[in-house]
Amino acid sequence: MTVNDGQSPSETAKNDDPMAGETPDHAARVAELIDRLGRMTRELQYVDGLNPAQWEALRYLNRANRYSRTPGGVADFLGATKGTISQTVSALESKGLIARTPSDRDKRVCLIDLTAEGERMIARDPVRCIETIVGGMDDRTAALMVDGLGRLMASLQFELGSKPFGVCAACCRHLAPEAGCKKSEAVPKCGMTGEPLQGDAPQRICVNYLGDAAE
Amino acid sequence: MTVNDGQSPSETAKNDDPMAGETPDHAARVAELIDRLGRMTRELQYVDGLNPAQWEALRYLNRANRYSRTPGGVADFLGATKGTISQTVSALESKGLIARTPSDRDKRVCLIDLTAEGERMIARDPVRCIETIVGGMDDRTAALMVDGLGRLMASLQFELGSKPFGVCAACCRHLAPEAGCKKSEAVPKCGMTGEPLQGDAPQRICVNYLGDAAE
DNA sequence: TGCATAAAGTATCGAGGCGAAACCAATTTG
DNA sequence: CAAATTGGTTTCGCCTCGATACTTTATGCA
Repeated sequence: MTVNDGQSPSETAKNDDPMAGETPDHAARVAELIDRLGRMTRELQYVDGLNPAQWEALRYLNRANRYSRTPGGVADFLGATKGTISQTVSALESKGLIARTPSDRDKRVCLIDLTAEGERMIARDPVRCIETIVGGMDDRTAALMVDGLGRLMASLQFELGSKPFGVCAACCRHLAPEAGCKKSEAVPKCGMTGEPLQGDAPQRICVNYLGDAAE
Repeated sequence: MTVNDGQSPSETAKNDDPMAGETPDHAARVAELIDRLGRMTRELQYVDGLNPAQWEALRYLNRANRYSRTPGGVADFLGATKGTISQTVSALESKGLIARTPSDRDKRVCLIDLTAEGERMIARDPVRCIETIVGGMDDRTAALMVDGLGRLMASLQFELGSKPFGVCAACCRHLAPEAGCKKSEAVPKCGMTGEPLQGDAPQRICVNYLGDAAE
């Protein structure tokens, strides 16, 4: 069957690759899987009249502490520009999923809250299906995945340049004026990336580890 | 690099935390990480004048067997429409990264090959950085990640509906006329998702397990 | 054989996302 | 108190992508 006569250049290219043995090459596999999963996850989120960016913003707003629920917070978190986020937020508002209220502390900022409708929407979050799938796996595997993916994300954030969506940093920065923590002082990295919350002050709670502390 | 080197991420973060007792909920964590990693990976791919879709197409074309390197194959793989892919392919061609040649077997289809330029480009694939990061992890973790992510993807493909980017199926379908394998006969799932190639006929080689078999 | 239908690709159109830049208002800094 | 910063919004234009229509070639059915 001749599938392989006159073979493709990719084959030859692979041969001089030192890692190209029979080994599955987990690293490459993970990279590819991440890539494809990202695509699928993205596609998954075109539902209920929202787009991926809107879902992600909504998700963030649902989990961020009150001082982080601002357009700027979303922008930092999503790594998008303020202008773009302004549109996203407007879209969510016009759909009745969130409500903007001007802050009385700083009249420039506006605080965002999910409406009841928004809560209902987030309850149907399409990425929830990933959760249930993973929930079906044995706990050890899941834990290892959290660990590995977390480290991957931390590295990637670092790689992506000086402004690595600094979620936690941004949150703490926002929280700072009220909580009395200095802007200048170093702030623990995002708990989601696997880094521990070094300062233990609960006031410093940040979106990513908000889940496990009371605000 | 980052500070996260030797430490156990999941547990240490919530020592004095009242809510810490409740399970870390790995599933939710994984879902969130996948989501965010997808976003970052996407962002990562706006480089060298290509966009994510173009990178993914190029990546596919670099790994697909000769019968799968067609616009339709790319469309199936990426889960996009033919029209969209036609544009993507045109873009890649105009950049000199691929070459289209009409098939003499079926004059409707056109075969696609990477040019030397394309090979050079793919060598600088930005998602390669994920590979190197994961390469730095211990092998057991990496293996578990491959396993977990692979299963996740398999489930997700199933979830996404009847036409789950059926990469492998599509490949085999394309390969079929030449290889003499029936369209009707059940085809082993994609090797990338962790499912083994059950029929061992090398003719059935498909993009996703092309890497670990001799073609 | 011939006609109908399906399939591969392409071209065109329009909606929508997103970044850039200009802009406004409020706050901080010197 | 002016100057510089910062949070947010608006406008503009590029670009991606799906939908649709169309062309060409294959296939299937009488």
